[in-house]
Amino acid sequence: MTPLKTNAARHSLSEETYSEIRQALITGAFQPGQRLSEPELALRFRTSRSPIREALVRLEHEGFVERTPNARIRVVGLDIDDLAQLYVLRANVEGLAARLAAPRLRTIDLEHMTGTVDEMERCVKKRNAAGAIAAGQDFHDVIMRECGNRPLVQVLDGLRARISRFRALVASFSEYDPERVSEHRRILKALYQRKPQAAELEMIRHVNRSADVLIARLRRQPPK
Amino acid sequence: MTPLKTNAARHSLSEETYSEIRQALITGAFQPGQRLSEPELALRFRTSRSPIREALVRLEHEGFVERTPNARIRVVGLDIDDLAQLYVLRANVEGLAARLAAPRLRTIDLEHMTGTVDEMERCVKKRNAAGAIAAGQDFHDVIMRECGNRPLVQVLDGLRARISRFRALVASFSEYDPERVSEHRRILKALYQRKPQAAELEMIRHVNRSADVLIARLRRQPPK
DNA sequence: TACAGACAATATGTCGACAGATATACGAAT
DNA sequence: ATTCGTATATCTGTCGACATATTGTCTGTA
Repeated sequence: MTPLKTNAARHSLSEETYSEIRQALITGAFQPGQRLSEPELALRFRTSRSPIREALVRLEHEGFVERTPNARIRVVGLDIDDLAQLYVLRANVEGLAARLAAPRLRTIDLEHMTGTVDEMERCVKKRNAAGAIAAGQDFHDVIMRECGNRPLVQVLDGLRARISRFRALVASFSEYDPERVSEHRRILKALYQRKPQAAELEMIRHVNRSADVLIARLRRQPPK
Repeated sequence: MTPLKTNAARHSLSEETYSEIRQALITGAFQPGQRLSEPELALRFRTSRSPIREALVRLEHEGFVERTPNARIRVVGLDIDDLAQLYVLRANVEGLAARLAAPRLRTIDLEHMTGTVDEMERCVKKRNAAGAIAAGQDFHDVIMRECGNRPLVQVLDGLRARISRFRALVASFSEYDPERVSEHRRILKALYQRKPQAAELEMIRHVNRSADVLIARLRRQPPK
């Protein structure tokens, strides 16, 4: 047997395999609809079934995998209607996050966000989709983190992760659209002016636009 | 050993113990801050640690229990600031639920909801707090179920459950306040008129009022 | 060739066991 | 009596084992 990792490791095997499987689900390494088996996963991640099992319980709860009528595990399929529902909820919740963050964001946060928007603009000009996406996530991360509402963070984080799975389906991405950049600027402007209502409104609009673009894109190029 | 329950049971031991522990947490049978140990729970629920473990993983994710720095399990404490955060998020999300449900509710749903409000009014007159609370939950259940957004249902259900734990702290309850009844009537009116915006607004107001009342009550009679 | 049924392979749910780590209890020394 | 150090008890994380259920395959027959 392997030298038995000590359980004092800050992150247990459970945690690690959870993160890794989650990442594989988000990036699409595990395909939608794919069957997963515990022994197989245990083999792949060099553990026994116990940590795998706990990871799967969490992932099921988060909506990444589901159990078939006969208890088998399957990667949740990517249905466009589900995506629409996720976005409806996200728009509302992230709008709230922006409203809550407006009076709380420090100057350093706002400056950092300005940087992300500038970076995004540069990436768009250079047709660097990956960079634009990363900058956009950074922008949204700041608002989420600084909204000061822990339950909200947990919910929003889960929603964004689930939506990311759909993004992974389309290779070249809509973030090319310069319109996304101006939307970020409008949100940022409202935050600078400490106008919670305006920030919320602009955020809702922005998320809804992103939803429209991604959904339209997926309808043109249906999942598989 | 016991006759080993077949795993064809529609609900596994994991599911059952999960539900039971969750209920115990909501009702306060397991006190806030209390330490829980897996062997102890296994004994109490007549299982091995495996089902207990899976139940705890889920409950941790839902914010009912937490792990101390040294991996021990503890029932999450009831902090009023946390309650306020939960309510802020709930108001927004349940407002959205009302907006989404407005065009979808069938006549039978609306009639049922009218019944719950009438029942609530009767209970208030008779000082029957438990009945009033049950009727109120029924009312909110309908809106949640019929909003047609699955991720929202999951989120809202979790938020309501977590908030219920705080309610369990105060014996005689604010649902006595006839104002709660009129708020429900206003929401219902907006739904009857198929006015999503109005339904959302009234719902948000209602949830915020409920929050104010419960929080004020808890501040007067601080948790333990 | 198509189909039905038996058999083998494999999956999940649950259990007990063990190692390492932490908390607790207890006794000794001041 | 109090405090410190050690021994004990208990907990968590992980593993392999087993019973039951399901799936897939292979063979025999129409």
